[in-house]
Amino acid sequence: MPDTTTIRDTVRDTVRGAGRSSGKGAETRERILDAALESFGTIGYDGTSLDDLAAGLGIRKQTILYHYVSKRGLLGAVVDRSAADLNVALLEVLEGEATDWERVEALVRSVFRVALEQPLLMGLLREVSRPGSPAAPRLKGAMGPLMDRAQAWMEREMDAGRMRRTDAQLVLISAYSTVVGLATEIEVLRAAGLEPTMRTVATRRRELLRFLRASLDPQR
Amino acid sequence: MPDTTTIRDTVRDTVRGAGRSSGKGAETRERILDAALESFGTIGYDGTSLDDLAAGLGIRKQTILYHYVSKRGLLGAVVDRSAADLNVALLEVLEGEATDWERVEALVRSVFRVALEQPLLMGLLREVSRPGSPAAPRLKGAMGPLMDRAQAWMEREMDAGRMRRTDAQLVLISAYSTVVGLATEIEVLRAAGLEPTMRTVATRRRELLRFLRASLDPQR
DNA sequence: CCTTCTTTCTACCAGATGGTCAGGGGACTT
DNA sequence: AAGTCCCCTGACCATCTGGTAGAAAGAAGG
Repeated sequence: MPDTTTIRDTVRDTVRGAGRSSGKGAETRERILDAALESFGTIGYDGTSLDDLAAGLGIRKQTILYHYVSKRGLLGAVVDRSAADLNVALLEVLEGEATDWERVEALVRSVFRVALEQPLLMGLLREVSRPGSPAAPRLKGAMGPLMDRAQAWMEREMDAGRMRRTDAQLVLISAYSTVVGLATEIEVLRAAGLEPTMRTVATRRRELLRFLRASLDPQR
Repeated sequence: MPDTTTIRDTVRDTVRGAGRSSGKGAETRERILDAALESFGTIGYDGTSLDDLAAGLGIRKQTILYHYVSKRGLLGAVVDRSAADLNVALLEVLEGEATDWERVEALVRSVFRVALEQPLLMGLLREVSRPGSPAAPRLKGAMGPLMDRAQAWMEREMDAGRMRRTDAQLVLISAYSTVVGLATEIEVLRAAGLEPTMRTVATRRRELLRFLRASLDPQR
């Protein structure tokens, strides 16, 4: 599985009927993806059985296997779609007009917005960013290019003196794990019987921004 | 499974031969626990098969089931031992002479020390703090009293005006998820080909302390 | 030598899981 | 009406799973 493989291409490997997006099956495929995201993100990949997944959809397991060739293929498709969602949100910012620190702040806000709107996505990230996860390489393939791009941009900013010189990759990983940690936090909150509020998320975001500012802002 | 059940008691329920700690089996039990902690903490509970676990130890699966009655019993024993490790580290501080903010700082340092020495333990926490995990109630039973104690202490400090008045439980959960997030971060670092250094961990610790200070310190 | 207890193993099982295969029905084309 | 393609399903299967039953091996003690 070469690193140069694009997202679309890998999707085509595991999704029967990619290329045509119309037809009756398209809706089914989406419904399967939704349910799979929910299941993978909560009870995990290993904990998800295709039979249960299908039953929840009023469908037979074979239908799932028809659209996504195997269970791993399904996971791959879920990861790809989720990564694509993130990519859209991030590219919007990256192609915006914000510069320097403003852009960093916009990126963080963008990611947190996605995390709030799709908490399941964070659960999936957590599940999948585990070493030995069947989708770890897949995630790397889907998110890697974006990470590389962000890192390259940061290093350019550093060269231009608009950012403090630090290890860009380290900062990125730190930010990434903070966001993923949100999933844990939200779930722990729920387990403790508290409904997560905007406040807890905002607190985390403020913390992350402070950390980034301390790491990157050239003045202090 | 009543909340008042002590850790020792629940261990006795699931471990054959508790009470005698000598004998040939004691070493085997420990080896099994070590391997199980590693496996649960990395590939997860569902992803762990007793056969593989046993094979890795040069042992038959039935030997595991002899010592720990069931797979869940094994998980319970792992969680209990890990929680006990954490408890020891924390009680040391709680019974120390540090007061007020110093005590908070000492607690954080203590937890991070454990996290560094036993990164697998963090992986287990992450795995187990997932909703629907078979060990979620077990974890709650093992860690809950400590959390309650910490919360009660914080509220006493608040009443005495030595701590700023905030939602103690929320602060605790935030701190907890930060520590657990360390596991994610360390693993992502490894996945990126970087060996986690003291520096990354120290950065996180500093962040957490700053957050706690901002939340709790009465002056500012 | 016999008994008892602990520890480990061989043999086996019922259930669940991911996956294969062949077929059926509907819609659209020719 | 016949062929074709897409979508879905029932029947089936190999494998793996956690778990049970029973026995062998060794140590300890009488």
